[in-house]
Amino acid sequence: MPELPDVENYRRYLGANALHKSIAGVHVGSARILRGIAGKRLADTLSGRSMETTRRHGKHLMVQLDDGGWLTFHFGMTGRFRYFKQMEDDPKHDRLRIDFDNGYHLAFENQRLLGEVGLATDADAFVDEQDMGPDALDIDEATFRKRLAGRRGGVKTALMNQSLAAGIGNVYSDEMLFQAGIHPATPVKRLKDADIATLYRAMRTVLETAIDCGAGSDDLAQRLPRGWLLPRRDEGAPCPRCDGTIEAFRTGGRRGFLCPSCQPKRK
DNA sequence: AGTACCACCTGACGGC
DNA sequence: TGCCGTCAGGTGGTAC
Repeated sequence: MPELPDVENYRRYLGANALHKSIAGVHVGSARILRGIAGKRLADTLSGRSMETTRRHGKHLMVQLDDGGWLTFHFGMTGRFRYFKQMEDDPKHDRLRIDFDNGYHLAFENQRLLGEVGLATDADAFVDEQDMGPDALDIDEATFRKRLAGRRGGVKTALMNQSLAAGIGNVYSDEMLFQAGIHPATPVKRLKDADIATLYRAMRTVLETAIDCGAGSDDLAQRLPRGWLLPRRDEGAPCPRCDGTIEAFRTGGRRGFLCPSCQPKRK
């Protein structure tokens, strides 16, 4: 799940449930997700501390501790948080569990183990190290336009490039291009000024709407407005906006979807 | 600076 | 029921 809208909602979830609470201890369910740190050191660093503020950049979530340090999360292709009290509610793929003095727990779920948890001393420096561009919800249109300029590949690939703008992945790039009526393979250099304006607006609308509709929860598809591709991302599905049929395509090993009549190829 | 392809993992699904 | 190939919303390395 975790593209920008999902991670934003995870950030809010953590913020609403797990801040300002003294940490009693940490349980590492799988050391594989630890990023350059031993489980013992992570536990020592967190024990007795509390989490105070949150910050997100692209698909990365950073949580500042009361000693000023930062705990960093990346979800990979699967994952979310779960705040719970009874250990019987501990999710199956809990890879890192933070236990609070109040008897509650925060689980970092990460089924496929492609996520990462780490420590950082400075959030800005951490963002720089990841080679990320501006957050996709922070970027203004002029900057977006400037960062697209001179790129050689297709527009979907560009949108998913985290160093151009951070936070957009396979699913939401499809959605933005669908709503903008732009074919995913369109070379960036063939986009007209008006196309980029349309795409920029679609990018913002898609991200903001997905957040508002609860991206990261299982019933997102039911809550989205009509006319979204996301619930119809399936080969042969009816296009939510016309009489067309959704087609699948492949680029860079990823499968994407489009409506050939809403998103005609450019000449 | 692009692309394709593989790898990292677990698990769900369809075909047989 | 079970085995097998394929695929999944991310990213990084390699080779071209």
